[in-house]
Amino acid sequence: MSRRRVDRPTLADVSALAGVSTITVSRFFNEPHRVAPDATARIQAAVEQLNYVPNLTAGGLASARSRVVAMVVPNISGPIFAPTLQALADGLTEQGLQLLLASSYFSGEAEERAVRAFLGWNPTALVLTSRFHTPATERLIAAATQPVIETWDLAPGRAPFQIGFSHHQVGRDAANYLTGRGHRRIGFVHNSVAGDLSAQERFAGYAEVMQAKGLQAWGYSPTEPDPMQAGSQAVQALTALKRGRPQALIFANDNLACGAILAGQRLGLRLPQDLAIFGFGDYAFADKLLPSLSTIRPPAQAIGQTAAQLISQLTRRTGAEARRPAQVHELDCTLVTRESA
Amino acid sequence: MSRRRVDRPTLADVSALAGVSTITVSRFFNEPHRVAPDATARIQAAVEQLNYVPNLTAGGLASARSRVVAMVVPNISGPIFAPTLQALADGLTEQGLQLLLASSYFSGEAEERAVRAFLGWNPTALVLTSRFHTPATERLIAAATQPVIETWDLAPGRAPFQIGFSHHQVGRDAANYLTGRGHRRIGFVHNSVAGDLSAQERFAGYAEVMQAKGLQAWGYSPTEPDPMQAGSQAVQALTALKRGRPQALIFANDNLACGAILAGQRLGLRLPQDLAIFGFGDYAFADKLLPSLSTIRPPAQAIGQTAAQLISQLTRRTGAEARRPAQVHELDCTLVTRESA
DNA sequence: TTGTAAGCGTTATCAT
DNA sequence: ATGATAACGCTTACAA
Repeated sequence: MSRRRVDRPTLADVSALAGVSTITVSRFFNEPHRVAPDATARIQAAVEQLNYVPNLTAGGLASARSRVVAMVVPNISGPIFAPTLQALADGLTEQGLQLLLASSYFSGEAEERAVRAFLGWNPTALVLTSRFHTPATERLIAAATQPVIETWDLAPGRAPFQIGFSHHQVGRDAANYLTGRGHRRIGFVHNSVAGDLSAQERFAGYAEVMQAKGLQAWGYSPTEPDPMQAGSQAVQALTALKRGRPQALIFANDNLACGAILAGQRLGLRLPQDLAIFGFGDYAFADKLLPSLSTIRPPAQAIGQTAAQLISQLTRRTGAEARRPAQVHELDCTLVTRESA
Repeated sequence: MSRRRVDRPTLADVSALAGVSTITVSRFFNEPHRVAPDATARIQAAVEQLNYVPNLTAGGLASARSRVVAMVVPNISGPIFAPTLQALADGLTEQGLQLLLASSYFSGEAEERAVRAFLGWNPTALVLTSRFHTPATERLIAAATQPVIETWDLAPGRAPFQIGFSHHQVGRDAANYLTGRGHRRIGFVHNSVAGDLSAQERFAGYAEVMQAKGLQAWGYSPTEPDPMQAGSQAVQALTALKRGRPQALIFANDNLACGAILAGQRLGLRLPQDLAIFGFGDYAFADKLLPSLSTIRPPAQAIGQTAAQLISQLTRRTGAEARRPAQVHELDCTLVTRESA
């Protein structure tokens, strides 16, 4: 006597109709090659007739692993992580995996809540977007039996898998590019949002190159909270300088750089002759500004793709093919030269 | 003797440590008010000591409903659906629900696969982003026991819940705005991507207003496949007209309008004096263009919020409070007036 | 307020 | 290649 099952057909219904046992139907879905052709045909017919959909909850419980990958991103709708998400989701779909998603808004507590909930699903893998976690989160992922993948920021020393790029190198590339164009007085405009640790790494890379070339490295920190306003503020303040007026500015991100370009238009500056402007991120508007924005594009999509591939390797580690996948995947950024620098 | 459970603690472990039965621990999580204070305290201690995370797979199987909401969007990374996703995810998080996500790329088959897989999770609700489905998908959602919510496009006749806005009204608003600014020769530039049915509804709304005012409605269909190129093409072709040169153009979306503005710059047109440009979508770059783009902003975020609220109502339909929620939620768009029109 | 017993629908194990 | 059986970890139903 059934208790509360909804009217959806079960494996038992299919097996009865097909004249086989339930386990054979289960194999039909999970190891089709192990089912005889005639049984396959009968099962297929039964599945279609009943419009059967396997109960993944039950399967997940019985097999102790679910067909989902859980990911925590700081935000879904920003220009940064969306391509990663998209690529990951698409790569997972090909493998018959689903994506479980939560956003943390850069809050360690929110991330912890999400990770805790996600672990309850026994995910195939857990993908995070940072290497900075609360102590409780660290404990959770250390105790997790499923692979944990940290993305974007690289931290080679850590236990989880790493997929990302070097922010330090981004800073170096920007500085090398601008010095290569003949600029000497090059400044760095920080994000007004404190705690953007990756931006500080970019600054360090920039500073290293400047120093190596005997040039002075310096940073300007806007006070305006809004990024566009902050970029605008930086341009106004720095072009008003009597001495040491910069020839080029590297901005912590494209939002700041965009504010700078709009301010430049308003001030009647000729960009890049009067001031070269360089960003980071290659947001969607970068090629639509006037002048269009030179910037560095992080491998957002590649990160998602690589994560999907890694998960694929990790899941089908069968027999001889169980080559241990790389622990750290460093991907390259792209320097995009446009009009502003 | 355990079979293959991983080493994660179970309800039984917690209950043993707390000196209560498993069902009491279950109630501690699901109906805390029904557990006595001293038992609560002991359970809480045990949970923390063991770092217990409830197995949602098992819970989902036992209760025949999981704590996830599944959503299918055409794409995750575009400027359109991301805010909806974000708002939905945030609203669900507050309710202790997780978001399961797939993208369909506007393909009915992909949507069908996603819906099929999702139903296997017994989701609390299923959120779709269109009202056009394959016949098989229609059958699946008709047979589904969980609420199905269709978003963005409104289709009042249909069975599922509807949350969206009227594209027809968007077309009307755009036309009314431009005629109100004194324009008479107003054209509509179509999307070069065929099958954008909602854009055709916007056109119909525009045409209706034009007709009512005794003005001529007409559409231009670019051949360039890339939206930005298509917008550019439209401006070039239409400003070259000897007679009937338009005073204003309504574009099927902001990408087209953006291409138009960039073309206008290149052609040396004074915008909006020589040509007023109006878009749809209010993409992130709309206020960064020169001139900034006047457009209509769809209630993307509100759609996600409303969906989360609706799901909340649907889940806690307990006793007297079981007010039947509205079947159709029509939300308002915002007309954003900037420089281009 | 708490507990006992019986499943939920699937898959792992072992056997044939 | 196929099947019988026993879990998987939790919640519903019912009882106390």
